[in-house]
Amino acid sequence: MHEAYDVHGVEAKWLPIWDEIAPFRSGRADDPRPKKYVLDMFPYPSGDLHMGHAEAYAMGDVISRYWIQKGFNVMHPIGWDSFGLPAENAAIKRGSSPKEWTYENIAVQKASMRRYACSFDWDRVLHTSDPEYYKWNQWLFLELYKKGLAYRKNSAVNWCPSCQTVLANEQVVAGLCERCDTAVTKKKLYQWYFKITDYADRLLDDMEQLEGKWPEKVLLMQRNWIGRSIGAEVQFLIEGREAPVTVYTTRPDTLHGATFMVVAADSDLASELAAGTTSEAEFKTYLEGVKKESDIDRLATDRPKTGVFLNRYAINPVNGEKLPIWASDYVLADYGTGAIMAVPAHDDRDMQFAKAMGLPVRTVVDCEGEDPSTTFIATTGDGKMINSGPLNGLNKAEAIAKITAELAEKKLGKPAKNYRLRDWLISRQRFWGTPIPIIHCEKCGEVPVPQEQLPVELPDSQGLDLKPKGSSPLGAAEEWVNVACPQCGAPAKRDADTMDTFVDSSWYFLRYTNPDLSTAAFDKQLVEEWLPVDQYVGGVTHAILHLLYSRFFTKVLHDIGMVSFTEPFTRLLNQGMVLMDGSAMSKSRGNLVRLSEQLDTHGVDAIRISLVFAGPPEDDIDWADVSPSGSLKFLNRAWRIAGDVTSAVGVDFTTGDVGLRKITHKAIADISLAVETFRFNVAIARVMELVNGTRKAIDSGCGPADPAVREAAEAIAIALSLVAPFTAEEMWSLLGHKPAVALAGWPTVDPALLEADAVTAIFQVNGKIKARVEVSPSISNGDLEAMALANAEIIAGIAGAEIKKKIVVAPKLVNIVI
RNA sequence: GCCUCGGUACUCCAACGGUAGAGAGGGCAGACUCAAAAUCUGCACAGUGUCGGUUCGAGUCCGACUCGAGGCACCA
Repeated sequence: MHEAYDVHGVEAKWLPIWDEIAPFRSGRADDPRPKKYVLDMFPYPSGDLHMGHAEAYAMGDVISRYWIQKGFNVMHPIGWDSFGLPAENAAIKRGSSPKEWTYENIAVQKASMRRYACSFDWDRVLHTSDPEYYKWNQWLFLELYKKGLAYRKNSAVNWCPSCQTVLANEQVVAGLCERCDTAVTKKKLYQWYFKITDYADRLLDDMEQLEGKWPEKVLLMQRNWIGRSIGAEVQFLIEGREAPVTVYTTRPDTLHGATFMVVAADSDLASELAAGTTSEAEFKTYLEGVKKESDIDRLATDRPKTGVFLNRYAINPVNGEKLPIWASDYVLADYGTGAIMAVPAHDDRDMQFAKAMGLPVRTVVDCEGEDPSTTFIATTGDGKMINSGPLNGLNKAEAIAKITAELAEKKLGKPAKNYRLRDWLISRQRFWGTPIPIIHCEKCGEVPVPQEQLPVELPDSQGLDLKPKGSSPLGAAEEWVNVACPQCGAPAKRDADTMDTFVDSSWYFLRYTNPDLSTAAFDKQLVEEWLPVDQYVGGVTHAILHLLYSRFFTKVLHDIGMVSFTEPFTRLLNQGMVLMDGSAMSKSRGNLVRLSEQLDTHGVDAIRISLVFAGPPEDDIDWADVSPSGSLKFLNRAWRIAGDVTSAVGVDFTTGDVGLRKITHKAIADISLAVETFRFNVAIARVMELVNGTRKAIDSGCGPADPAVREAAEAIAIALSLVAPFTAEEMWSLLGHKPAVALAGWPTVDPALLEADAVTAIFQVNGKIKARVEVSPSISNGDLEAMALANAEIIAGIAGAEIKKKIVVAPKLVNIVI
């Protein structure tokens, strides 16, 4: 009788041995293997690892371990994204320091990762909260500053009243703070920005390189986020104002249909136009109301349009018509020029506004019978131009071309582009982040901290009040904040804000090539050798923020000659989330599944297999549908096979049972393909088949002594090493090999063994299956057709009718059409 | 409102335009056992969300609808 497979014993046995032989070290200079860089998104250290981490790292590990087996020198590093608000909030709550909390959690997570046995290279670890790391954040900031890509401006920013800090556009989700779900408000503040909009076109156009290599969904989300719109700027003269007002429109063809103009209520232009008119008081009241609106209010659907007539008029440049100017909150101050020409007939929002204010509607595009001026439903499609003077009769594209050219000629307009993307606001009024390396001097203004003074280290949080209060806690660190101006020596103050932690993660993948380098952010030579990342693995939650910022940084670094490539991540795999009973796990929902408990109960390998086998990697997993005990049962079956093998190490496989050998080689080929196409669940199913086939061969086939059984068992061990490292190593050892199975090498497939002895051909009449026949895989079309025509079922199916067509696809099918 | 992705047994999921079922969970029955667990063997359960089209042939391609998930959301 077999003894039971001792899951935890096996774990305890192999971990120290692996520590000793360190199979995943990738940094040896003389390593002859070709390089590959497999990267998992690094975790935030908020407590222990959870099921989501377990899934992500299991997926990344399959890829990493596969390429190692295929003979690559794989760099598979891990680190911690360890600056951020949760540490600060925890510190406030516990009365301790963010640093202490953070590094404690890192230790906990690191221990869990080691237990989980990922193929991480433990020689390459980084923490973004180490001064040795964030020094280079500061260096990068100053590089961007030198290039004019980091700048300060005073403008309305997203403000989270609960976190008491500003937020990037990307951190506002449906009007709520992504961290705490508080309704975000607007606040006018002087803040630091990175000029990502300068790179909008390249961020958009370079996505062509990623086509087919990144999930289509992510590319689409990035495209939408950048939101390039092509249109024209048109100048309108304003009565009683010297300078014209420029509007941006994507539909210059409808210029003759403009019946009014709208300016953003919160724009400077609106206030200026209202000043001194009889509407001024009304406008001011309206503006007060607009300022109080939260994003939530603004986002409410079916919100009635509101606005104030400013008692001013614009002149339509194409026909000289007087257009009333309104101020409204439905026009955004920070998009385009903050002013629009309103064409209610062909824009739904303008139509809503016209209806609410009783403004005229003039149809200028004939859209097949539907007339907006009578239906009061805007039409946005194509059609023949009407009521448009010289444009009449043209279609949309022709009209746009003609009017744009005319406006340009008369210097009344020009083609223009706009982006939904805004500059990246990076200042944060919090403590636990990278200090911004700028000193403010009354005489010299903004003065960059000289490079030799970097890093600007965070002071001890001891004695500082970290509670959110709207300004950085660093401002109160007297000794830290007060310095001499590096330029004139006069008393000056450090910038007390810290950087958005997304700055940290926008370049960390470069640092792994030498995380301990003290003379530069990264070693250019090593980066050229390893980068770009061949395979990036992480959650789709970062589809916009982190990936966009990293792409931006890479392009900036390319432009300053630091890297030769323009895209950081060649391939991207997004794994899904782990749910419980249909919803995200959380303590408050009471559906939290603890990873550590699962590992205790079922063992590391069973949990990893369960997560990988549950479905396609991109799909969410409902843990309620998963059976870790079933996975353990499978591992047991696999393990027993290794114990059953009685042939010696090194036996000649080619003398083994051909039937089993074919199963084995087909399995290896299928598993390779499945892994390379990210169908890990299918890969495991194929291993299961191989285990089942081998079991049968041992029990009722060629028997345990046959060399083919050893070949199969070794293939199982190697295949399992991608996802169940402990079981695989134990099998490998039972089979008489030395560790590590991770470096055993992927078995070579013999193409001759992939040919099946016989295949089932199907005979159809009019696409209906009439018969199935075993045939040779190399049968010719002619022979197969003859067989079919001689087949009794087929003859009966045809029943003497005239044969119109014969489709023959040897060796699979014959279809007779009558 | 706009855009994207997806609906296959009781459940999770496989199927180069060519036999719908690879794999697993769950269920039932049997073997082994004093019994249970483990193990082994066997069985049942769907015709692919709906309608239409293309094709010799459609789960697969196209169109519409429907349901579900996600993204964007007054971006002119």
